[in-house]
Amino acid sequence: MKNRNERLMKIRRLIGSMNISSQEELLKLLEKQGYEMTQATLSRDLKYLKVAKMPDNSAGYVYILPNIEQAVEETELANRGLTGLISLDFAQGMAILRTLPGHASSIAYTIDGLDAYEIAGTIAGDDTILIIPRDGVTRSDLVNLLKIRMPGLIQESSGSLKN
Amino acid sequence: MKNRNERLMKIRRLIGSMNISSQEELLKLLEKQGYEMTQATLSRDLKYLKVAKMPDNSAGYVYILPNIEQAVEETELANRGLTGLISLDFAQGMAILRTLPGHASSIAYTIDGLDAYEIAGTIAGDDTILIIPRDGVTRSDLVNLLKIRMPGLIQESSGSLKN
DNA sequence: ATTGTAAATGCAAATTTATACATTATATTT
DNA sequence: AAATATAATGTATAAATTTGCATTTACAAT
Repeated sequence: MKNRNERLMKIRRLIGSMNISSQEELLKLLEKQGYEMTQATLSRDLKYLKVAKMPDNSAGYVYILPNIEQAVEETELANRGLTGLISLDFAQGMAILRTLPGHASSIAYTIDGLDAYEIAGTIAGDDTILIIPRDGVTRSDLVNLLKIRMPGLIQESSGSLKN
Repeated sequence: MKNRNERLMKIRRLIGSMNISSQEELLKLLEKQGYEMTQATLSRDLKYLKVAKMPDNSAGYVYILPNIEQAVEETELANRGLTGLISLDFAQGMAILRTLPGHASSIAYTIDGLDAYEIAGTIAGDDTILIIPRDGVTRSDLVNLLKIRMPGLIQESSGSLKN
């Protein structure tokens, strides 16, 4: 359609420039600008534009334009692949594993099952596992162990810092 | 309410870790985790958490957590969920918080909500929270962080505190 | 011009989400 | 403890949004 792109741009501008909280409301604005359409089409337009609806203190709910937040969220999600493991960090000489909600204890159980000397013990919360290495076991010892015994699980490590 | 904070935390984590595209779907996940509630309450929770629903290529629509507005919400977070804190101690380079029975997870949730670099992770039991600082973060770094970000939590930088 | 094809749209129904109101639980004050 | 105020929740319903299907429009290829 000839007008579609123009309409999509108009929708973006409207959403970007004011607080709009329902499709009906937006529809009326568009009508005033000379665009005739139904709410169903608007729903599809918003989907196409990836416009999100978000709770807002003042207005109840407002439409917001997509931005980097979304990309961040999605890549973050994409990284969470296997068996519920999300990330691996090291701090205080220990390893901290983040998992999907509820997955911590089962993964910790698997790790316990390795029966590795290097690991003195594990503690699992709901989505976090703490691995406590034996005294004298270094971080790289632990990484090596996990690399060998649980291939594919290691992708990331923490940065160091002083504050 | 007793379970509310914990539930909010669970909701946040579920949304952050997987693609959820309707409240019904989320509701079922929560039920599996032992939370009984109606869709109406969930709708209110999502509004409170400022969770947005956004079109997504793969899943149709997905809920996403607020990011930038979080700064605003952080203060909000910091101002709630602090009741029940009993003491703060340091050992083995880590902080150990004692709370009233059952309060650990909600307070840990608040701390997680700070999303502070200094904190590598937390693990909450029933009445104990372990805060694992990142390497290089000193005890006073941690105390300062908590003083600034969670005013009212810390009265004195040593040993226990009153509440 | 006619035919074929894909995109765009409307309509109506289904689905999903929000909320008014009543009730219950929790906290605060006296 | 009792009374009062606040906050949280469920129920039922309204409001808002999405979608299957049919129809129309735009456009390309005969």
